[in-house]
Amino acid sequence: MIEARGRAPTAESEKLSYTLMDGPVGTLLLAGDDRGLWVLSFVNGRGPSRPGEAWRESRELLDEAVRQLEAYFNCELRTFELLLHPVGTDFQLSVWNALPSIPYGTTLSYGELALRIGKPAAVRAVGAANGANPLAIILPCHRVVGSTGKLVGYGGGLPNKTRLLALERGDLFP
Amino acid sequence: MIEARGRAPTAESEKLSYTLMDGPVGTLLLAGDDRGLWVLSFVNGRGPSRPGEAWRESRELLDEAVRQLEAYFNCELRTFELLLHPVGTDFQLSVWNALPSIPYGTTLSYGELALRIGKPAAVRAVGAANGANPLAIILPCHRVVGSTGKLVGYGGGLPNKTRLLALERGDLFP
DNA sequence: ACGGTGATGTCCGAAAACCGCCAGACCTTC
DNA sequence: GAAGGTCTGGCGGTTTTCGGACATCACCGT
Repeated sequence: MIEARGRAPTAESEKLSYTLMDGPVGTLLLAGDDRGLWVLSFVNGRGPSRPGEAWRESRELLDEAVRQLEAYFNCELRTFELLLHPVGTDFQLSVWNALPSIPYGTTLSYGELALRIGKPAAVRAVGAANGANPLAIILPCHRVVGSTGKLVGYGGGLPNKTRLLALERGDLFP
Repeated sequence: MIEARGRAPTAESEKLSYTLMDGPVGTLLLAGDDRGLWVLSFVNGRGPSRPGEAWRESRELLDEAVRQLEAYFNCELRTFELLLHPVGTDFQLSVWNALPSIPYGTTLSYGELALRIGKPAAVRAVGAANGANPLAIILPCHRVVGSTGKLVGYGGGLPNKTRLLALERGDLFP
């Protein structure tokens, strides 16, 4: 007798630890394992707002991430030092890879970002990859804005994008 | 810096032990781990004819399978007793699951097999699932023939299907 | 006897739709 | 005029959809 078994495992069906944390931009969902942080998303946003089926609650491996996020929200930390494990296509990884090179407190347009990864014409694709960013805040997709400087979109909601940029500009947090 | 990493891991990219064995139907490729036997395919057939990237040669876990196959080819064994680990969809598993119920030396039509798994209309699908059988010989898909009794197709080549059925009928092996 | 037809699950390729864009052209409005 | 709106077409990667092809078979018409 042969028992049925799982199909091709997807990223979201991995066995990860997860935890929730409240902060000035609402509740955040963190998930990861010893390979690094896989997910950081807004519970009220577009990303995965619920833990995967095979995840189990545990802050064990996520303590350091939580600590650094709190420091970030307190304006005491500008650059994250964490083991990361985002899952995506080669193109998406190349985009996400370029995000940390945007300095704290500054912004870049989607077009400039496209240029920076060597695909000047792939502007819309860069936008889409930004939207698929699995590690909000830590991979600072909120620093990417329209070519006119207008905030165009954000998985965690535009108000949160505004808050994050205000925080980084040193404006008093509302 | 984020390194690219593999996409959704497929069954064939697991870390398995594999070995090759020669027999009266050509060279066979066996692969498995402590969960059971994953692959038994004809090297000159349609299935995976080359070991996967992450496989390593080792007969350690496959000894018993090799032994039973040799006994089968010598007409000394009619029913395999092995830990099996075929990977497939629910439908495919239900088909493969039904194969061992076809007695040694007999045949069944695709239609009857479809009936037996409770999907009388899924006749062509049963054929396709048969073609995807990852454990040739052990899951005896060679005992499934057309409704007219004609041998219709076989991953290891029709001549081998003929040989296996002749072997089971007790005919002298050519 | 022979040929067409419809049903089924899976895979695979092609095609289309979808976007967190942007420049340029063309309007307003002060 | 200049800043600031709106429309348009084209861009590239990803996702979704769709249509065949299959290890078939019974049925129905010629």
